[in-house]
Amino acid sequence: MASTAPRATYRHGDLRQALVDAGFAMARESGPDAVVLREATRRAGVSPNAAYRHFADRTALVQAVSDAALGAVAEAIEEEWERIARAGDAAADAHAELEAVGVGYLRFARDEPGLFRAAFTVPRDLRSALSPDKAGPRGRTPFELLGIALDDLVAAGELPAERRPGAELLAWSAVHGLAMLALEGPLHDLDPELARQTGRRVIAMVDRGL
Amino acid sequence: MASTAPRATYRHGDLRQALVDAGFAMARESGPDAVVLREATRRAGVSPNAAYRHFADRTALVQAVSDAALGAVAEAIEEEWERIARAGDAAADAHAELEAVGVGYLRFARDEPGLFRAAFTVPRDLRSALSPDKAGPRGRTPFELLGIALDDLVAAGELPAERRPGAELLAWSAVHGLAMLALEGPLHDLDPELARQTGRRVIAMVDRGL
DNA sequence: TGTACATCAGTGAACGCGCGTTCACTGATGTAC
DNA sequence: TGTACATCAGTGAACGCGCGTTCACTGATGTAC
Repeated sequence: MASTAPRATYRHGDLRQALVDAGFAMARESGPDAVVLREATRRAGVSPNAAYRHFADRTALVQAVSDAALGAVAEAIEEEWERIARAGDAAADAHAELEAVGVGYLRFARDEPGLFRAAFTVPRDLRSALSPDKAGPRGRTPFELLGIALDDLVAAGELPAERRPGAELLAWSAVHGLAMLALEGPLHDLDPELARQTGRRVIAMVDRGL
Repeated sequence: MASTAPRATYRHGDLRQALVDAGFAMARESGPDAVVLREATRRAGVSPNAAYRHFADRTALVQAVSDAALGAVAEAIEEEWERIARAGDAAADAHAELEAVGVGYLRFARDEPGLFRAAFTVPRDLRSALSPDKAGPRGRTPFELLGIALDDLVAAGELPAERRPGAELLAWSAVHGLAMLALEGPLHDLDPELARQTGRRVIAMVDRGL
């Protein structure tokens, strides 16, 4: 039925993806504001207006780049998650899960500041942040992994069930705040080792304070 | 000795301040990126290049606006601080102080998102963020007030002394993260009442988790 | 199989835009004698 | 007190810049008969 299915490619091959890739590379270097539509078409070897076959305007391209960046965040967190040395102790494992999510998040913010800002600094609603197409290779969204960690804490008796609802936002805020302060805010020249240590302490604070 | 002191004004009166005021107004509406040098000179009734008598370039103007915005944050927090109903119980008072700092910070972020971003989104080092000229009318910096609250918690036996160093960064991160997520991030369409409630919970988490 | 036709991804040229910044200058004010 | 001079805050005109976006188009490909 290839004849009835929408064609995936035409002349260029897959210009849409090429433009997103180019925008992704630009965002990676300098954040979402550095995504320049004309430059993306240049990198794709195409005339400037060709972009308008695939995106209504520049902001639509930036949105697509932001989505891709969010996928990269998911990947970083999943990576950390898979690395957990599970001890068979439900409580310890749940704490390790929460920590892995926080560590992965902060690691990504440090290693890929441009993409981090592309992911979280471009306006989007919560629903879109949670939609499954932003998941990592294992198909789980950062928000979902955080939710699983919190559920496991409750199941292990480490977190009172009545505090569970909305706990994602609390944990997310703490870690996100450190990332932003250290990225473009007043802590941007914080000593790297101190920053890493502060990251651990923020995660510990969340773990204790939830 | 007015003759030897540096003149405060010349033709315009105080063009530097007028430009900062104009930039402040622009940042208030749409954040630091909306600070346009030419527009500032227009609002001051002066030719575009006149700005270069007072600022090396646009980023210097934006820095000055950011400083002013930081002062406005300080003012909002001091306001909340003065409102504390002190019970005479050292422990309760210290907790109330910490809460006041958090509430003031989040209130400012909600009420003045443009200025909030101008204050915290423009790169600056920590030292400059703490310098006394960014203080509120009572002469205290937000960071100082936060430090006092934490000191009082230690004095009241509510916070182990060994956890005191660097605790500012932990508290700051949590509250800042919520502000950023709700401002321009994935939570920007969070229900206002839910946002307020989440603010209270974040502050409570910090209080417990430190 | 061959031919006429419709589709639509990409072209080429041009637009207005407002910006930040530089140049050589002017002319009111303050100061020295 | 009067006059010559130095200062320097603000002027007026112009720059190059690269952007996002629109217009009327072309011509390779897929499809119908």
